[in-house]
Amino acid sequence: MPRTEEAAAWYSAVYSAVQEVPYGKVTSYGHIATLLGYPERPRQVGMCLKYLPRVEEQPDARYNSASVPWQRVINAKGVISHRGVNGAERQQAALEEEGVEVSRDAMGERWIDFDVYGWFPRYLPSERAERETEEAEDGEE
DNA sequence: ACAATGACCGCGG
DNA sequence: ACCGCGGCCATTG
Repeated sequence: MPRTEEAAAWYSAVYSAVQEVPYGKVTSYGHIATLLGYPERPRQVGMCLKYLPRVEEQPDARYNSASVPWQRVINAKGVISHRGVNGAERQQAALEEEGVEVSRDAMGERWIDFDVYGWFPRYLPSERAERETEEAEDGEE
């Protein structure tokens, strides 16, 4: 459990943001951090997920491995980060369960082919404005 | 109390 | 294209 109020608030913010990643879609730690207004904290996003309680241990917790789709968060390179024993392997299984295709590269890394802004339909206000402008321009041509 | 350690990332060289 | 480095901060040793 987080020690300070601030930390607790951060954990909740991260968990609730991750809950918005749609089924079958994938996003990155950095994108979650950016959405929350702290683009320099992707690492802390990973930390929150690391400490996400498992549903077996805390079935009634607001945030646990069943209510928060932790498996939909990967790193900015598009690769499932390794951790612990079989961590990446379990994440791959969870993703494949929902139809996400996971490949292996020459180094054995588990990567997912995703389009940086195609996977998660939520943007920072500034990004949203840019996209809408671009789309409007495309429409005029 | 202090130092090391991460489910990370973008920028330079 | 491939490191290395600094920023980040709760947790752990």
